[in-house]
Amino acid sequence: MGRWQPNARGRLLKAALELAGERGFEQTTVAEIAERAGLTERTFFRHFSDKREVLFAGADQLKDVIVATVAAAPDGLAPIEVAVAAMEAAGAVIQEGGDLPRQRSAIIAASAELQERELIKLASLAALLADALRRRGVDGPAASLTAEAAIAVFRIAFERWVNEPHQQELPPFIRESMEELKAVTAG
Amino acid sequence: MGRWQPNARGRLLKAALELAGERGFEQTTVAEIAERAGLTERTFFRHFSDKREVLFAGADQLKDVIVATVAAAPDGLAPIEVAVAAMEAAGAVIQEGGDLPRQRSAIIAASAELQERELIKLASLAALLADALRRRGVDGPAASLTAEAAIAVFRIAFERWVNEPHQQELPPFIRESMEELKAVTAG
DNA sequence: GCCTTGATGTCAGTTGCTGTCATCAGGGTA
DNA sequence: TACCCTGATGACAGCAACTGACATCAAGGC
Repeated sequence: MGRWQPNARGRLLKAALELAGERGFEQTTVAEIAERAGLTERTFFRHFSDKREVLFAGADQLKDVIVATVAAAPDGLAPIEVAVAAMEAAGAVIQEGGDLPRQRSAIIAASAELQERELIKLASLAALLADALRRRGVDGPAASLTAEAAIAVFRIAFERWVNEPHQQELPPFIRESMEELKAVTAG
Repeated sequence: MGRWQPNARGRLLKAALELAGERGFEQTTVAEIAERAGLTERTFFRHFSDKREVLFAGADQLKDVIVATVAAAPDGLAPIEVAVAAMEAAGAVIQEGGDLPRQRSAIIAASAELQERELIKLASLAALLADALRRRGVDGPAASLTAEAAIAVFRIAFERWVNEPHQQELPPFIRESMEELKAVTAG
């Protein structure tokens, strides 16, 4: 057995979710999170670059899914369809998290600074998606617009899904929002 | 003549722009900004709720323009057209700032924390725009999607405009990006 | 001439975050 | 067995963002 308890990151995440859920993220200090995890503040910052990052630990996984989905899309599929397929794939991964996405979402919705972090994470996903589309030969500005539109669709679909009382599938919400965007931009 | 020099806010903004332009926003302390403006750190925080806000002081003006443009749009105009008209009106206001928008944009582009703040400001504009559309009878989710799409169009148009060497008009960039979004979502 | 008001200064304190050095179990090597 | 070496952690000092509480003092009204 090691000198330290295993899974320090996971314990820090668990402690952060608990405390932020109980009294709010901004009313929770890093020292408190670390203490509940049986660690020190300094160790928290060795695992997460700043206080907010603890709630965005799994974001790298989404990047991989998006890139892989775009790369695997059949040639000739319209860029917007490729992009929305990537969002559906990301949505499928997210809903595998069980209660965690909804729990995280509630905590983020209650904190302005966490919303800022969420937005920049989504913006970086949009940039990633735009790059992936350009690699398929999509024109620069069109790739950016397609990616931003797809992320907007995802955002609104996720928000609707989170507020659904029952455990439903996320991808259909994305598909539905996409159709709605098409209808709206055709007007 | 008053006890204090006039226009404390303006002096703080000027000092912040100068220092952030010289050595970067994060390498500039609030105490330094205040000192250059002939004030103290505490007074800075009386004028701006946090360090970053000094660069987003004029945002309220955009809100008014957006709301007014939506309210003044003729009945029967398609929601997406109303939204893009609001973006064009906002763009017209922005370009009245002369060099300032480009200067601000360069500083923001060099700082991750400022980008976060910019994104949440744009998100709040999107929410505002969506509300204004709902007041015209647009369906809830459709209003959100329309607003998000319009903001995405604005973002990309602004980015393209900023990188243009010559002083050109901003609204045509918005119109052009809108047409491109329509083309892309029709695919 | 007094009093209220509002913008500012002063100062102490909390919290996020960083740099630096110490600690100590496990694993490899002589 | 004895010796390092590594990697995760702790301890501690320090900076900068922000806040609360109280003091100051010119301007303007009474």
